Amino acid sequence: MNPPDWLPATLAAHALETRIAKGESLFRTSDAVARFHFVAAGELAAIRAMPNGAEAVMLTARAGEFFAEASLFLPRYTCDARAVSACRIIAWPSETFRSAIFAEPAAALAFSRMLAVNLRRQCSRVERLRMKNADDRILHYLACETAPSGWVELASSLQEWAAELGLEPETLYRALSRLEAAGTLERDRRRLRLVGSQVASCARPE
Amino acid sequence: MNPPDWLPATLAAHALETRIAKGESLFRTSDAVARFHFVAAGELAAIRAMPNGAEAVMLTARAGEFFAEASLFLPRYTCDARAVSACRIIAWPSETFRSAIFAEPAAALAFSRMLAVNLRRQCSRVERLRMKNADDRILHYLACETAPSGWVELASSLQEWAAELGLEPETLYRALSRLEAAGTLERDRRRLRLVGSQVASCARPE
DNA sequence: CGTCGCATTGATATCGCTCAAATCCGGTGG
DNA sequence: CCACCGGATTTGAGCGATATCAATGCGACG
Repeated sequence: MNPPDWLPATLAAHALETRIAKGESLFRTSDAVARFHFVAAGELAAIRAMPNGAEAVMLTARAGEFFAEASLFLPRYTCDARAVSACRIIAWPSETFRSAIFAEPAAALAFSRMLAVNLRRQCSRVERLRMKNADDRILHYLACETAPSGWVELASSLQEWAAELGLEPETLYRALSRLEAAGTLERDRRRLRLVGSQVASCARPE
Repeated sequence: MNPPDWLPATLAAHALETRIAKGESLFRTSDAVARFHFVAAGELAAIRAMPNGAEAVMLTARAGEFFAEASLFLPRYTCDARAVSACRIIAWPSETFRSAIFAEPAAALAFSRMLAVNLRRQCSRVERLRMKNADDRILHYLACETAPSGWVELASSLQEWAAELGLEPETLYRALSRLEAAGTLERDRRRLRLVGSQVASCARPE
């Protein structure tokens, strides 16, 4: 997975490639921010140590995503970066990347657009995960992801979808059969469709 | 709550103020995007209608936030904007706002920084809401929000904090007393502190 | 003083998690 | 082509955590 094509051409000369093994760290809390990172392969997590010794995952980036965009605007890291799986990382010196991006309005706009689109996605996830029951989360996901055709084609396994929804796989399987039996949705393999004229189960009466 | 001071001065002349009552709509799905909005007061939600007639909240913006940043880059709205509470909205013509922001590198940078910071916050929320039990969500929140002093000062009521955590207020009250009794945290009113050297309850063994 | 909203505690129901077992499915090698 | 294997999917049973309903205390405010 390569960096987006809207990056200023001048950046290519400054790109640095790194590979890190699963569990290894790319940087640690309080390190000065030296580079801006793109995850070309694998999955990278930002992990914060808590006063009581526990660890909390702050965010993760998967292949094709920038990692910790906010670090581009901060002097020091406030968490560790650790590989969830073996990673291939492409990095640029932070200041070089920032200057290059904001010197070229088209690139600045594309970068902002990417941030805005990611932000919208995360907002939807938050709203979805706030819902307390499995059915509502499923219906919310379908509402967000349904193509104009009316169908949703799952890119991954049901297992991974369950993780995305904050559910255990068994819970998802059961909820899907229940919704199908109730006539709320139709399913064929990994294709799903909400059936119209059903009673709203996810509505907020207020 | 006023728009950020890093907005290009030229935008002030184009600002339009609107007030809408609770439940009223600012725009609707498939409307052409004409303006970019800032919530000066109140709370505004983006709501998507689902094929089955139910509604799903996609995102919300509160006083002091821009609303639906991604709309700045899209031709049409894909959801309705509805006031959760009475709102005062400041808006600029989309194209005017976009040109002004990206014509001035400092403003483009500030805008991107804001998006990146918001994105990081939402990522943390997602990770937190993915956790299955109340204690872990509370500890995760404290890990994210603890000031250098070691204390967290809650800005709002416990009720609102419960909503932020995706819990019912009663659950939060109970979990807090439990954690306090266990010596994991100290609490005084709305000031909270994690106590060190406690057994990790939120750790991911893996 | 009365009211209202927040905080707290109790009792109960419900839903999702967990452990377990069976089945399905795609890929592999004989 | 078929037997076999590992992972995903499905279904079952039971438990535990959270939501829900209810009652009370408490503090701010008019």
